Amino acid sequence: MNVSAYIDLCKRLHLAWCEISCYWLKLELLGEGHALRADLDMGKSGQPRASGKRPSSPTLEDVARMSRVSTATVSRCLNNPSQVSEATREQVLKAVNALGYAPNFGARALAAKRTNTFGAIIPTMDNAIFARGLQAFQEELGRHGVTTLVASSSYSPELEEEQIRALVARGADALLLIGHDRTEKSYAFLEQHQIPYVVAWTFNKDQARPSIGFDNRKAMASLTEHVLRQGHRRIALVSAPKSGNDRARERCDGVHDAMMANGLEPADLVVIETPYSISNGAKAFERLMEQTNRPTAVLCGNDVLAAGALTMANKLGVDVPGEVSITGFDDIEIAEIVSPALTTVHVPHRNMGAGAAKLLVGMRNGASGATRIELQADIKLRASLGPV
Amino acid sequence: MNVSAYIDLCKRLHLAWCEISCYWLKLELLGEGHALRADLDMGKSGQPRASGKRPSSPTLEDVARMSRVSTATVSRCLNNPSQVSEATREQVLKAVNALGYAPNFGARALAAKRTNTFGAIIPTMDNAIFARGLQAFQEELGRHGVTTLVASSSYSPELEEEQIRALVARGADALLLIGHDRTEKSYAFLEQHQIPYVVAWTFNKDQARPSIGFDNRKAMASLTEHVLRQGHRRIALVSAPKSGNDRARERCDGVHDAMMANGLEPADLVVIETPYSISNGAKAFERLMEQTNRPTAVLCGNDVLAAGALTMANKLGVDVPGEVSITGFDDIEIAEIVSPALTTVHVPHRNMGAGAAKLLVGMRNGASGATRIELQADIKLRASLGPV
DNA sequence: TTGTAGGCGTTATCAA
DNA sequence: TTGATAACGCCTACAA
Repeated sequence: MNVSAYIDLCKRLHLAWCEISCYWLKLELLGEGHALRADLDMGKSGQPRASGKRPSSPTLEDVARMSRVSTATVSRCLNNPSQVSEATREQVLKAVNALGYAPNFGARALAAKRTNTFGAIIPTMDNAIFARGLQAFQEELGRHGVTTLVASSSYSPELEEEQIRALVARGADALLLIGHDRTEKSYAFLEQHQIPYVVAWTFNKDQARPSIGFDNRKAMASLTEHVLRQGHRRIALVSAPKSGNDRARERCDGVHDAMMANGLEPADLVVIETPYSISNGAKAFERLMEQTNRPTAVLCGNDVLAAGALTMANKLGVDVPGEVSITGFDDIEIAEIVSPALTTVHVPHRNMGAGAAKLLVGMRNGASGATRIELQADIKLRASLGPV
Repeated sequence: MNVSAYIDLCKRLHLAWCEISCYWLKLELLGEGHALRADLDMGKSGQPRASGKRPSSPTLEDVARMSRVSTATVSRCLNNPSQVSEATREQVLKAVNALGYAPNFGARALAAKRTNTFGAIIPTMDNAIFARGLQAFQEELGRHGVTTLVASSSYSPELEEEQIRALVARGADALLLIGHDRTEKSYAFLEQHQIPYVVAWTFNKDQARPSIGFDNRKAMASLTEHVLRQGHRRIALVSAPKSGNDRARERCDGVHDAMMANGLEPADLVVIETPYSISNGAKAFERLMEQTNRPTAVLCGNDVLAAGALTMANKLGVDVPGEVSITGFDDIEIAEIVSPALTTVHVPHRNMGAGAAKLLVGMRNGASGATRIELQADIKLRASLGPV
């Protein structure tokens, strides 16, 4: 007889299913045969569950009753096994297994005020920009027995604010956030609830918050230097929308920096803002090619846009890098498989993710939150960039 | 004076911070000036919080006290606003805002036995295979006020079993699962806890479970037909590991089907099993090219493997499709941006995701779980497949 | 329309 | 080493 059969039987008898099944399973475990005894132990929860909507999961109490110990002992078995005698522990674990018991997370969080769950809010899951970093983040947290909850904000500060509330309400002990741009309310909320957080994917010496990342502006300036060194003078930038995205702004500033340093007029830079996606990158490139004074180099805010641009170039028969050079940013896998391969900025995805995890774990354990870590991003020169 | 200053003050006074700040903010709200009054309403929870580790978040009770109503009324305000008078509601919402109150999810779940959270366990987040489908799933659920929790199992049934337990413990009301392959215990657990679930990304008429997907075997057979029709006879398959992955097995069977239908010997099919990744695809292709009797067509279990194969072909100077044809499966974005573009199977990602969401919502609301939906997957012929 | 009170499943603090 | 028992924050009959 299997568990679902128990449940059925119990329903028919109008009994709490766990009452019966516990008892019955106990008989089996003890090798006392399979007869359903009449003298069921009808304790205080022996009555049919009040709401009785669906047979609810077994609880600590069920396990306790089945193993003839108190709920406290069962709880200890699961959380501090060392405090329980060998024999009892064995009993209890047997019951746990037999019942398929899984602790109720909500109740646990309520009582323990700690969930061992951290949250991560990334702007998008659509493309792979954050995938590798997030993966590293999760892995590192896993090593510390911490679960990761992920949400995405679609690059909207308002939506992110909601997500923050949602994750905190769900008991997130700490949060990973991307970039510094968010609503005042978001920061106030975090402060008020005393939730440790770290800002990743960017390092900005002017921001005092705990953070780990690289200097987007410097990196983009450095890439632009390479481009200018190839003789390009008419350059364009396809950027993500800059509102609510400090990384995008900084990258744009980086281009300006390099232009000024080389005696070019930043105002001459053609900038197209469009959300990160392959098709948007393609469209933007197409528009640029329709101009009378075509740029000879198109810098893209990330690899996804660049891949789109490259595809469009192929479609239009524009030779890359012969006629136009194209660069990306991020160095995700796609950068190497398009042809020609993308010149791009290699971002330390995994280090940022893992580093952020370590920072947060430290903060949760009481470390001061003043840490700011700058990582390096370096240029990957590949075939998509050539001389003018 | 801001919130954190309140907190500081309260700490110094050894008071529950919320007590003070509630009162103070209330004064502000009422326009009664900023003086801290001495006659603070020190009700039953007026004493400093026992543990006092960190100033905990405001609770329903705090809001209730601040707006001078009962907790029940506040709760109703948030959940069934219609049952509360306009005036009271306004009062309460003001307090909620002032306090930055966010309901404690655990407590809510505990009391309401319903979380409005569904879980999704996908094999991997590493590549984009499931991204679009998942996105649609989330969007559809969002429309029903349901939050999505995502976990990934790394294609391991054992890990998936853990994830299932974790999500259920976290209060997932229903689950989205990929494929039919999982441990007996997983199914038993779902049954025991009466968690509605739907199996997606595959449709198999022999499986009675609620499911939505397409026939992987038929789709792959159809693709193979196209390949054979181009005159290919020496073909190879680069597949994901088949253990624990029914989709991979079915795709392989599909190739066999088409071969038999065309008088070829399935045993002659060279199969390389390797986890989905670009680099693995590249390695597999390299191995195939080292054979004495090179295949003229390399079918790949998905687009990621195919993209890797294609990259390696370019690197090796193997002309595609001149010397070797390559095909993928899934039709994710990458398929169109590689060159030559991939011939592949277009999978109804978004329909599967949205459909699964609708099914689950229905099941949670009491619909019978017997539904099985078959969607169509169709072949996208692109440049990577040519005549032999 | 509002308030009172019991209970949800755990953990943690005391005693025993 | 164990067992009572009081929180934990919220929802929801049931009463008023």
